[in-house]
Amino acid sequence: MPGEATRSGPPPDRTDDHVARWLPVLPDLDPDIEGVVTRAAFLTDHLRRVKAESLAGLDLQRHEYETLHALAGRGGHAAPSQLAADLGMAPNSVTGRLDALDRRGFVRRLPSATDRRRVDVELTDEGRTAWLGAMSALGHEEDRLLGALNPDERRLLADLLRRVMRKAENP
Amino acid sequence: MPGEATRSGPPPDRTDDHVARWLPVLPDLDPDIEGVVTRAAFLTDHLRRVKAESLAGLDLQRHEYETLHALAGRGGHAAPSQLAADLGMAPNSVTGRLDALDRRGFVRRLPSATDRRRVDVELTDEGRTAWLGAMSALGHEEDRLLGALNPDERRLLADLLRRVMRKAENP
DNA sequence: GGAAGGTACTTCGTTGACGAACTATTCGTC
DNA sequence: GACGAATAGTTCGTCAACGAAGTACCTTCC
Repeated sequence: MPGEATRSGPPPDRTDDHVARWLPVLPDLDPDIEGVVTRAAFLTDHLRRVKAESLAGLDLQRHEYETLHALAGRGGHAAPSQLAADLGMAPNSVTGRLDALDRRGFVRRLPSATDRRRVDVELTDEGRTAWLGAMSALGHEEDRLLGALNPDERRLLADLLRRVMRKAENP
Repeated sequence: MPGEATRSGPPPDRTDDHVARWLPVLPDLDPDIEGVVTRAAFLTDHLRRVKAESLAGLDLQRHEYETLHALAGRGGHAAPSQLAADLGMAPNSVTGRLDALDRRGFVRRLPSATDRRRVDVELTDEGRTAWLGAMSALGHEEDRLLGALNPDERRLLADLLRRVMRKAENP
C-alpha cells in the first residue's frame, strides 16, 4: 500500500472547482451553502440540456414538449391561462407556443360554448402520439443520476430539500 | 389529546403538490426522484427571481450583475471568451452584454498588446462600485433558505448532491 | 338594462440568447 | 517566409419570452 493517502474527501465535482475558485475572492462564502445552490443550478441545467438533445432527434423543441406535457397532464384539455400557470410563465407567452403547436397539428383551439372569452386547448391524436414518443425517448436521465444514491438516501435528499424549499415558500 | 393524528409526514411544499398532481397521470413516477429534481429547479428559479427583484432597485438587471460578478471574480480583468466560459454561455452572447456594460461605463475594452485578436475586458471603478453595491444589497437569500438546516445537515445535503452530480458529469 | 369593472386571451414592440457566418490575427508546417 | 488551419471576437438573422396595451366578453350592482 502506498502509505497513507493525502487526506481525501469524496471525489470532487465541477461545483467543488467552482467553490475553490471563488473562495479566495469571497472568503465569507460558505462552501456547503454555495455547493448546494450551485449543484441545484447545474443539475437543472444538465437535465434541461440532455432533454433538449434527446428531443432534437424527434424534431421537437424542449418548449414544445413541455407544453404538450402540461396539456397531457391536464387530461388533454386545458385553458391557455391554466397552461401558463402550470408552466410558470406569462399567459401571453403561451399564445405563441400554442400557435406553433396548432400549425403542427398537435393541438386544437376550441372556443368555449359557455364563456366566449375562453378557449379550450385540446391535444390532438398527433399531439398525444408526439408526446408519448418523446416521453419514452427521454429515457429518464433523472433516474440514472439519482441512481447514485440508494432509496433511503434519495428520500433523505428529498426531505432535506423540502425543508429548504418550505423556507423559500414562506417569505 | 385529540386521538392519534392522521399519519402525517413533514409539512408539504409546492413540490409535494406537483408530485401529487402527476402521480395519477404517470404512476411510474418516483416521488423522491421527481421531488429532488423539481425542488432543484424551484430552488434555482426562486433564487433567480429574488435576486432580480433586489437588483431592480439598483437599476441593474440580473444578467448585468452576473457579468460584473464574473469579471470581478477574475480580478477585474478577463477575456470575453473566458467570461463566456465562466458564465456558461456562448461567446457571441457576451459581446452584447459587454456592449451594454460599456455604454454604462461599468466596463472598458482594452486591445491586447501581445495578441491583437484578443480583448482585455476591464472592470472600471464605477463597475466595481456597482458590483459591490449589488453584492451587499443581495443579502443572501441563500443563507436564509439553508438556515432551515443545521451545519451537519447542510454538509450532508451538499455531499448527496455531489454524488448525483458526479453521475451527471460522467456520461 | 346599462354603465363600471373584472377576466381571458391576443397583439405589439422590445430584449436577450443563440447558431452560423465573417474578419482579423496568429500558429504550424513545409 | 508563405500558405492553410486554428483562434478571438464580432455581426447578422432568428426566436422565444416578456410587459404593456388592446379586444372581446362576462358580471355586478344600482
